[in-house]
Amino acid sequence: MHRLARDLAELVGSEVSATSPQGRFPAEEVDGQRLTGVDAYGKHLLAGFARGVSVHVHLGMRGKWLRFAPVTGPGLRQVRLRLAVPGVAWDLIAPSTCELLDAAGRAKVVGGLGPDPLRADGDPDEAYRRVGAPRGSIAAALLDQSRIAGVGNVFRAEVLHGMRMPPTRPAHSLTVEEFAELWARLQAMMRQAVDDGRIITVDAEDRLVVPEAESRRVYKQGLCYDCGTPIVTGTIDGRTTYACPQCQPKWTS
DNA sequence: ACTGTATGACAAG
DNA sequence: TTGTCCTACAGTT
Repeated sequence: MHRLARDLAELVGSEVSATSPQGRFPAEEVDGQRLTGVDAYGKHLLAGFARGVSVHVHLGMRGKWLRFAPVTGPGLRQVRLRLAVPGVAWDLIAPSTCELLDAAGRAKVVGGLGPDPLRADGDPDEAYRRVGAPRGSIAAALLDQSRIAGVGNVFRAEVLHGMRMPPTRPAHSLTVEEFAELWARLQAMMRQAVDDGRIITVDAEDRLVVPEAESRRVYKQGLCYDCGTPIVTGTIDGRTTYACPQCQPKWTS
């Protein structure tokens, strides 16, 4: 989402045409207004317009933005929102959320999120307090957006593997030092992903040509990238976890 | 043509 | 914990 915010920033400062070919978004409310900024907070995108209204987008698991330059035609029927300037169009497809928000609504979205490792204002001490709350596993805590914002199932699996920490490790058992390393690893991993435009955690000569199926060390892998041990999958709070039993041995207090 | 699954989040039970 | 959103794709029939 931070990568998208960066790319969508090419529209900032312009009077943007907004349409909803699909008809499920009141595009006329912002059509023709100047886009003042595009910001990412965790997995949320907020596009601010001149009159103080923001478009709030969450992609969920299926949403995507498609960029057309030059513009080859009107948006397809399933396009929820098209933001366009002469020569460039961005089409939003299948988002889980696309809504108009006033300043209060915007504050509510941002206020409901924990610190974001990719933001300058993301406070690791606050994240440690929230993630280390005395209940549940570190795996569950990492996906809780109100504790730390932006981490999804891929980053969770990959960062815990990098930490040599099993998903079942109690969140409250992490030391300050361990959390500091976790935060630093997340920052590095997520910044790299913003750079790459995708999540690649394996070593690669040419990051452009890494096949999707081989781009991670444990997530959706059969064997551990580091040691070759068969990856073990499980479920925590309804989400699949991936871990290497060799690299991430069971934690014993 | 059909089935199963998914980088997410929420409400209902 | 399950169902839902109701898209996309890989794998199977």
